[in-house]
Amino acid sequence: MNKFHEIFLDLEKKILTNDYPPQSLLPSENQLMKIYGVSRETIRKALNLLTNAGYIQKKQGKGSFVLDVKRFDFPLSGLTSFKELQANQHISNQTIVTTLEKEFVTPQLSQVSDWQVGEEVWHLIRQRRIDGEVVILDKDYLLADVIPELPLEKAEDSIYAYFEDELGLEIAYAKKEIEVKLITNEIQELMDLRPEDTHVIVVTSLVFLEDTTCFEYTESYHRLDKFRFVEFARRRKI
Amino acid sequence: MNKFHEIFLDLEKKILTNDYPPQSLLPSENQLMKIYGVSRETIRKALNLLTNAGYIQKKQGKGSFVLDVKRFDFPLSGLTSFKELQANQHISNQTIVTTLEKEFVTPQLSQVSDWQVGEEVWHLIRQRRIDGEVVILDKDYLLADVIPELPLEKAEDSIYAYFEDELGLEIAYAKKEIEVKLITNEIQELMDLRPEDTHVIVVTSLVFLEDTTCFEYTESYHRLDKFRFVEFARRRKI
DNA sequence: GCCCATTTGTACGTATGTATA
DNA sequence: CTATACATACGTACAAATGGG
Repeated sequence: MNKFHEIFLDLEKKILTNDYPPQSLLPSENQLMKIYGVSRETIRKALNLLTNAGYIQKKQGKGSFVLDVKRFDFPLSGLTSFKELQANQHISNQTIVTTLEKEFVTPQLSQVSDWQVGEEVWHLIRQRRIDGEVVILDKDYLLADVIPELPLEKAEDSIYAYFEDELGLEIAYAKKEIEVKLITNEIQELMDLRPEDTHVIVVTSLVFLEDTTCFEYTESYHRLDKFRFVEFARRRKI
Repeated sequence: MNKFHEIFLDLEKKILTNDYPPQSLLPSENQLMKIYGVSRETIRKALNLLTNAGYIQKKQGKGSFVLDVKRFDFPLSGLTSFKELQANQHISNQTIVTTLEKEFVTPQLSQVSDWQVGEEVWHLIRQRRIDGEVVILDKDYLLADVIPELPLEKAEDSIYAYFEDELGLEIAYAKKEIEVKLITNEIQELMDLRPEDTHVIVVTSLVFLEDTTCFEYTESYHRLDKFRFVEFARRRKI
């Protein structure tokens, strides 16, 4: 691994274990150079990662303040998937695959995904049970050209771990959209909704590889009372 | 302004005006060095800004691909405020201030904001009319220690422009949370809700300055049918 | 399969500017 | 005013991926 990434992970660990507690200052860039035996640029790259992740706030002439990261415990932002989410939380949960089949791209799907009509895609529907209730429903379409095989046991686990670790895909970025929509019959049947539920949250995602090909289109349906989205955002200077 | 930031703005403009159309490659870093007469590090900093903003995708050995930015037309992410949002859109809209007064921090507010009970804050409530209907309601609390004066005409315009351009505040980052909540009587009275509306989206934000002081706590209420949140997210490597 | 030019990624060194205390 | 700390900028070198011959 890179030096700057290793230093990032080390500093992250020390912040999380309170070796560098909130409100304190990290060692200066000069001191960190000596501590890790690297150049200043390498230190600054590591500090940039910490800054973007919301761990520190730098101030010219003063130093790098450690931010309070405990109040920010649910990082859905930054392309984290459901399975990775669970690892951080302590929720009893279960994934049930209700559909896993190859289909052809329809005109409707082509419009939202930019895939050619007739291309082969995997169609995957998964119920996400949390504490016994289906409160999330994930509908995925995956380009078969990129994902030739999609075994059931992988679909029940994390498809992202399968794509990255076993298929060697490099997932680069995603475009996400959050909206509220009326419940359809299909959703009604597949989710454990309450009588008073008339709407669901829909998180639509297009996910792209490093070569800018879109390989995944997802609609993730969330019951209103179970949805929460937390984001750390830096002010982009205009 | 910085060189790398100016180069970023110039490249951004050229991407938006299709001088560098989607799917094409930017000039190589070496070529850009010659074009702008700067060092490679400066070019790379500008390209990093483009990468983070979702304009390009770099690939080692190949170059920097221009991404299709048109399909991504509503950048609410990254701490953009309502007023800045409007500028990009072509929506008839209006802001009505219904409350603007100094108060003291209550224990409830203290819990969510980390402000001391009894500190002075501005309490600001604004109705956001879009096409004549109040579909967004913003409840702001602003630390009076940081914002000594808050004139009505500034509150009706963009408070962020007032803070940054006139007060010289440096807004650094924010923690945001999106949830769905039941409608309260207060919300019912201040928003133009439909008979079938039982819930609203609540976007809660804590906004921080460069010195890590929290100066703003906001609850933004959105009518379900008018809410949309779009995000560009890069995969953070684990 | 291999070499080679091109392109981006990482890393180091140095110098100067600017903000803070 | 000075020492310290971060910000910007330039230069250099080598590694790694890509694509053409």
